[in-house]
Amino acid sequence: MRDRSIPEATVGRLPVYLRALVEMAEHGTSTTSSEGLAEAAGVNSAKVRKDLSYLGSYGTRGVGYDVAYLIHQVRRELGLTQDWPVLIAGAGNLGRALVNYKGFGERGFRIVAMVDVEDGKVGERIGPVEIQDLSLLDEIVRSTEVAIGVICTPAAAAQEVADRMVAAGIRSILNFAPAVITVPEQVSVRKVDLSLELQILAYYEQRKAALEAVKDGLATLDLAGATAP
Amino acid sequence: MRDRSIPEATVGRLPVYLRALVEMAEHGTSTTSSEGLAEAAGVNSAKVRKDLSYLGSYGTRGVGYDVAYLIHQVRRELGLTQDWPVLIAGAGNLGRALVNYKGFGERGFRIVAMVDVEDGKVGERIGPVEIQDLSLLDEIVRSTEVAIGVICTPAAAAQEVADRMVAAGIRSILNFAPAVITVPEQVSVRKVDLSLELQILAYYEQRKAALEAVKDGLATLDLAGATAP
DNA sequence: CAGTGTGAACCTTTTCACAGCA
DNA sequence: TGCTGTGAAAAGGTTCACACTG
Repeated sequence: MRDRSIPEATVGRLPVYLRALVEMAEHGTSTTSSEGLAEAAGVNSAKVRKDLSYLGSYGTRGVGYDVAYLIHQVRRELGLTQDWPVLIAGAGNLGRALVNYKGFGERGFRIVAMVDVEDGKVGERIGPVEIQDLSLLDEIVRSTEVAIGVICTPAAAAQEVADRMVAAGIRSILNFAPAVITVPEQVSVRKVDLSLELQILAYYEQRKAALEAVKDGLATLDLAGATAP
Repeated sequence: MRDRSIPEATVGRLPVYLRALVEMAEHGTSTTSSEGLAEAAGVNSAKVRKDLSYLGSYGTRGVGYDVAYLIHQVRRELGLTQDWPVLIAGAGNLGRALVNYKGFGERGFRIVAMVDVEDGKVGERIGPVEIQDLSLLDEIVRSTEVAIGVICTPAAAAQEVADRMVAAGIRSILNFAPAVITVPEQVSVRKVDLSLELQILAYYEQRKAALEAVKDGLATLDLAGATAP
């Protein structure tokens, strides 16, 4: 435990642990075991122990973990002891939903600005933020010290918006547009693709249906019907 | 290439390839190489070739892949040659945004129903669907043959809604609620957690900031400030 | 001869299993 | 005694590199 860099897979689970821990704290639980946390987070206990061991030795053998202390450590590690100003590009349905999403504010992500290109939208106020013109992005980023940009534009506009964000100095981008965006390597990008998730579900759903057909004797074993020569 | 089951990691990338291929087809490109597809999908070419090899040998050595044919094969493999009726539970901002999201319909996901518990919402019409009472879920699933359920409720309601979905026979769930839901193992669940993604970005953003501070000589090398005894 | 398909090497992640400590 | 922390083994995923073929 002396390498400061935590495996990606672990970083991806820390927010899940954090949520589970916060919930425990709210219910008055002050101590938990790797087993208990595992259950609450939907993983197994070995994973929890290994993941937490990357942060340090914050547990007590024979007892477990102090919930409040662990919350603090996970928060610190994730960089959630500070607020992060966020800018949203694209004021469509999704962009609007995100502005109103309570979960962001609760976790220290403050949406400080929203930009769009449509004249009809610019000037409109959504909750506490006013939609501004995309051309002001650079200036907004500088004056509000935005660290994270969220892209909620149509796919066709995503790359241009990303380029502008990068030019303005943003180094972390969350991309909801169904498009691959290319950025310099020092910029982090994460993508959330709504229909991609449905497509993955469709794959497994189809597979289950096919499997049942076989069990019921309604079909032979050539599952998806592929027929290579 | 004789095992019908495709690695999870590959299944997760097939929709990305599909989108890239469809875009190519729309631009009139009829053939592509693993290199070309890799660039469009934001991965490397070895991965593309290996992934596609799980579907079969659909390329031509020295030439590449026929775009139209490959689209067909990927669609078939993902189960997108049929339509999938989808039900959304929770008519908040996100649920409403999803109903109006064009990307679903384009890919064969038809939102056939929407349910909520709030009296004020039930009866309201959002686009083509009317919000119905949650208690009707069972009946709706049977009559419309919904295969995929999407949870857009607050975290506190997620498990109950998931239970109802499972009881009604749904075997694929996409969960947007920031909560871990537990289901029988034959049910597939995928989750999309909006603030989780931001938290992951915050981690890397913080890391970059810390790294720069060190480079600029503003701090010593103890990156995140952890101080184990 | 360009570009696929694929074994083999490599790296990451998960799981096991148990020594070690409160 | 009970539960953490962690090496070691196993599984899964990625990349390399090249034989093979249209």
